[in-house]
Amino acid sequence: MPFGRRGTGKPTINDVARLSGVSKKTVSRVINRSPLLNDETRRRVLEVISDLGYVPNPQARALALRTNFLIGLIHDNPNAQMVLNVQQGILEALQGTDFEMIVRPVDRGSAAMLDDVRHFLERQRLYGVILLPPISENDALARLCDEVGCRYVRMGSAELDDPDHMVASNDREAVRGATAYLIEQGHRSIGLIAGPHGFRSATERRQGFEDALAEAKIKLPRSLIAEGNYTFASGLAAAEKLLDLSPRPTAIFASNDEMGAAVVHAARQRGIDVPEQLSVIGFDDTPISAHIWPPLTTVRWPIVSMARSAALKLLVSVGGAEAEADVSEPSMFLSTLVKRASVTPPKT
Amino acid sequence: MPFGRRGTGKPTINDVARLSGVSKKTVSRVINRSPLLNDETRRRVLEVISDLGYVPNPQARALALRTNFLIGLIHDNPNAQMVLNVQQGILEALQGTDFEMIVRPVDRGSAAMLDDVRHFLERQRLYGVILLPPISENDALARLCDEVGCRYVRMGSAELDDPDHMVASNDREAVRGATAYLIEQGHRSIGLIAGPHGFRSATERRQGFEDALAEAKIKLPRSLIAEGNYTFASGLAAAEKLLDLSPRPTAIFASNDEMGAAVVHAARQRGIDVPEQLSVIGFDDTPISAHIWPPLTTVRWPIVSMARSAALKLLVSVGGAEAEADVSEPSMFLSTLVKRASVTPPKT
DNA sequence: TTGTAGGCGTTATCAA
DNA sequence: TTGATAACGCCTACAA
Repeated sequence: MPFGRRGTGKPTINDVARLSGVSKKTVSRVINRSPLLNDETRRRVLEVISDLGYVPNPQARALALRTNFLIGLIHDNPNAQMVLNVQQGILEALQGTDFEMIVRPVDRGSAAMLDDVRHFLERQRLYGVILLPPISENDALARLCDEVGCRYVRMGSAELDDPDHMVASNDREAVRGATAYLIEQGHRSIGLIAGPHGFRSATERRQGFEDALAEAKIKLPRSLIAEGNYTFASGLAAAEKLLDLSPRPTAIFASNDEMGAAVVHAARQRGIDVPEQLSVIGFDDTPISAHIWPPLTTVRWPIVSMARSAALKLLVSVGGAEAEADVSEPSMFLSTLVKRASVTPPKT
Repeated sequence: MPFGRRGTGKPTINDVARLSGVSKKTVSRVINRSPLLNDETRRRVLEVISDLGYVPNPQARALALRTNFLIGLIHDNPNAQMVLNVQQGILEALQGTDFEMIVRPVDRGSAAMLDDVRHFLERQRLYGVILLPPISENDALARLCDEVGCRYVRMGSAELDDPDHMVASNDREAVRGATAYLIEQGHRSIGLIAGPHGFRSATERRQGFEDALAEAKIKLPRSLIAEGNYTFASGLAAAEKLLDLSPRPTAIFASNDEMGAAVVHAARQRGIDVPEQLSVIGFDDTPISAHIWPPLTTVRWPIVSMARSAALKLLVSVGGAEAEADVSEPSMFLSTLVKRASVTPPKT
């Protein structure tokens, strides 16, 4: 009779202990890979565990350890595709571990946001959380995680924190390169659709854009800068503003693909051919950039890898610990330019 | 001194019991809204709870109740936008409850899939799960949920289960309507890009398409049917096949927006104007349908509402129970045609 | 290297 | 209507 009570339940640590003739604690040590354990004992216990198909109960562990085996994803819905890519990366990292992913959208803007998150973290006792931009840029949020004793990793477009708590891309440099490419092609009048005020990514990308123009000694009239909020609709409005200019810019850099797609859309709407009469570059390399016509030149943001890395940073020190200490996860990722049909030299 | 031990911890049920001069069990009754409770006692306990800011510990509850306060989303990544919309719907339903959402992608195709899911459900002891298509169409999976005692709701394109375990849309009828619209416009040679073999949604949509043609007594040569797997790339290949036909169809119905966008893309690539020379209809009303040029006529699938409803079905009977018994969630949702610029009467 | 006793914070049983 | 006591399944101290 392998099980303690009713046949309904799955085997517990007690069953394992009894059948292998050791104490619960010893079984616990095996489960948690305690170093001080007789090899023979360990082997015997592992055998019983395998025979029984025993799996430790996560709820009980959570209660005893005061921490759940869950990784949280906290975000403020920056962009659908991005959230999904991040989830994919996290799940790849969690694959094969005991961890699961729990998703928690929050409302930046809401005054109660910090309290909500604190409440959430204190209640759920997550093992760690991953913070997505733009909310990851909020320092108070990071401090909050520290306060409640929850590991965290922030994702962002620039160095936001120390390497253990951050995974970033080099947006500024990437956009500088993309803009330089437009200049190389011969463009001199280049419009910018900036991201929303207050977003670090928006600032970084804008600075990269300005860096490139400054290097080429091209001056940038304010009229060539329009602001969007990373949505298609806002990109449309910004694009219309730029396309109404006279003379019209021969190229536009949009701070993300949604807005880049909107530029193409707006151009077509008023009979402006892309790329013959207007070159366009986006940012993110989301599916839409490859699916519209013409396919959009864009900056590939290695978001899936970043998310995977962020999750791995959280998990380091889980099983046995020191082994992976020196194989530390990178905290800086490079974005690269993806050249597609939406850019050509200007025709004038 | 409100707390039992170290100041580090949050108040527990013991603190509440002591301060309100009742037993733990009574406090527990208050928390769980037990009906047999003296009003005065309840009031006093609630007051202490509120004063202390006491919140029950979910880990302890999970252990004692043998069920977590988590709703799982199990999917096989049918489509990025869809997964995200579903998450949004679920989270809307969970808003303000004690429940959180946990996301679990699985690998249909993998022989170990069912075992994986069983393992997952048995370990995590979820309160309930929501199954997304196409994996929701797998009856063995539904039976599995029953076996391990986990509530479930399946989402799909047709009635897959009894109303308590299902939320469905009427794809067949919706596609019949969309196709009839093409016929009304004068189209007689209409191509179909079907969904992948073995998907219920693919079958339903195809049948709706055939229903409309049959009603109008238009016969459908096999050459006008191409099959894709709901991805942009597969849509491209299917579109090329149809556009190479001679005579070329004057309209194409694609079984989802990704493939519809691919039709537009392929047409542009070979200089075929949409909608002047080719009308296109998609399905889903995902963002891309509105963002490409021309905007795609499509079928709006109320996926967010469906997901919200699915989650609510799971939660029914949680707090107090009977109250909401008659306000039962709908299990059938209607899709509607969204007319945009990608359809015009044929020019010949 | 291993075991014993007790705790984690809640709910269930059953008697009062 | 309420309370004492024992689960739930695991882990930490401390002792051996």
